[in-house]
Amino acid sequence: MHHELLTIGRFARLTRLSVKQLRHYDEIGLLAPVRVDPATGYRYYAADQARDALTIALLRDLDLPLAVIGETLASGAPDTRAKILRGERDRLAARITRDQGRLRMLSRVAEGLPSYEVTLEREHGRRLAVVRATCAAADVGKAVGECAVRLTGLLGASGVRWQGPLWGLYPLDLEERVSVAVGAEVAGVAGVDGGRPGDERLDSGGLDVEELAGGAVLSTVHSGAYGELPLAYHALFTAVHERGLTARGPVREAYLVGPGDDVAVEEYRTRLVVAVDEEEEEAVA
Amino acid sequence: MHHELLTIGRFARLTRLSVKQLRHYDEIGLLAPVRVDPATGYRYYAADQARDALTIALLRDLDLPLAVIGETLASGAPDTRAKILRGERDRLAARITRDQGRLRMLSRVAEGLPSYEVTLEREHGRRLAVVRATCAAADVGKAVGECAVRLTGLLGASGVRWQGPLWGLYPLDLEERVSVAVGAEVAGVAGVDGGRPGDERLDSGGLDVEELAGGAVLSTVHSGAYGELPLAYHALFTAVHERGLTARGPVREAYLVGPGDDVAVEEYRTRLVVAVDEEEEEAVA
DNA sequence: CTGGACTCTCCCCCGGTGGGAGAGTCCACG
DNA sequence: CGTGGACTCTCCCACCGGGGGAGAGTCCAG
Repeated sequence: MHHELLTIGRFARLTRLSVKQLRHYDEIGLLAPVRVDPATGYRYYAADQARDALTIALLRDLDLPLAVIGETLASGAPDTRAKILRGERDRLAARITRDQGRLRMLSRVAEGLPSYEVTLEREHGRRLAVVRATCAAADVGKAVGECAVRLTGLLGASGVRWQGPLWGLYPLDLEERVSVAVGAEVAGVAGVDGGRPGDERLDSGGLDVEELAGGAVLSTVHSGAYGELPLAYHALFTAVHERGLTARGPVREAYLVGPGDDVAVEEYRTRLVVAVDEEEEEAVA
Repeated sequence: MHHELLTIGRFARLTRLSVKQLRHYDEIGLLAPVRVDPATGYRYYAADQARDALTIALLRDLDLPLAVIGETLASGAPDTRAKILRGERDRLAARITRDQGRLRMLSRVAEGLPSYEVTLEREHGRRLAVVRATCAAADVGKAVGECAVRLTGLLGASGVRWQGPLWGLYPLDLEERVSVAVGAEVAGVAGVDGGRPGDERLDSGGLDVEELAGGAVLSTVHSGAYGELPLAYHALFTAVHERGLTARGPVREAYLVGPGDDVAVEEYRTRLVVAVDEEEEEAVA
């Protein structure tokens, strides 16, 4: 067993890692040399450590964090290892999905902004029958879709008539957890009229009533996939501040043309509406 | 023009940026408040700065570096801005491509490694007619493809016969710039026999001759896309070090089944070969 | 005038690596 | 047995885009 030990430089060349990297891996306990001269601090590696070093290099190429690489190396069981790697694979897949969304938006921004036309209008009050949900910020799309399905199902089952497009309601301040609502405009709901709006619950269960006050709003229409909605919101809120207004939540989205209409995503049309206060120059309450 | 100024906290809420971010953007000169109280250091923002702040937030969501965002904000010309954004779009697209490759490899690693069988063999010497190219490490695939086309074209035009699969030759030490070569085994080339190998140039131009010495080699066969070749190399070099051998460049790839064979990528088969020295335990020169 | 909310600066932290300073070590050759 | 050059050591700083927190100062409504 008198295998000759390698200095850090030779080991680095063998494994295509930099000396800096090897020292770092030693420091964090990922790959310690078999021997460290106590007098000089020189690190000496054994040839069979090249296996782990090459594995580290491979997994780093796949962009795995060093901590995760350490876990996979430490866990001898292949199924534990596979579980960790599957987790990282899913994480990477999620990042790719996010990046693809970003790419679409970036392309759209690069090729001349769609130049949203934001208009100041007077919106009349609406009474909505809504379904609510709370979800993480990343899952809003999914949650809204499910709410829409539940809403139309409940409305259909209870025989309530509604008019116009479906609406989505979103809080002005996005926290970690987002409370979203999907609603449909109803003229009057049995057992609800005259009650305190916002907390009423229809007989069919799961349906609330939300009263949207009328008044001045800024509004714009977005064409295309929902992933590019931030562009429209950017235009909308830019307009809010440029006109010296103040936004009042919740923000409303009217799904003029959407998934229920059986058209291509590019044909979707969504109207964004935000109520605004015309604050005069005087102090605000 | 007596628009009221906003404290950093109010401005942060308006723009959905954190106070920390706003201070950072001030520090790096990306978004300076219109007024900083010289006595207290308090930052005061104007309402119309929300436009830039929202743009910053939007572009940060798209993962643009702050420096790039600063450039786009500073450059008033729309075409300059579009050029910058197109550059970032391309950068993002390239990252997605890289990540997709990583995802494929990671999936493959997670679902049980293909467990490459690495064998120690004796390879006989070969004389190759080669075409060379130098390229960046990221463009190796493209360069090799072009070399292969040029090689077969030149060989066909000069009537030289070759046998067996095409070979790729790669340096053992990957630098920034990689010098690659693609070759085909020729029994004897007119005007070349007996000459000093390695520097001879065939009449047809662009063709060199490379003499591969025979001897002990480690070799394994990779099935699938070239993007997953690193897995095979990992197995190959792991075996080199585990058996106490030393690799001698250049590394050779034999394209047993490849793009020329008109089959699906999954059917590609590539044999990786690296010459090894059996170094005894004695000192090395 | 006071208390609570707000803001200031300054420092440390994350991940993974590169660069460099200054000092110490190793080894082959003379 | 020197010596010189290559190698290695430890420390510190930098990147990027922030987050967390300490300790001190400020603002404003009641």
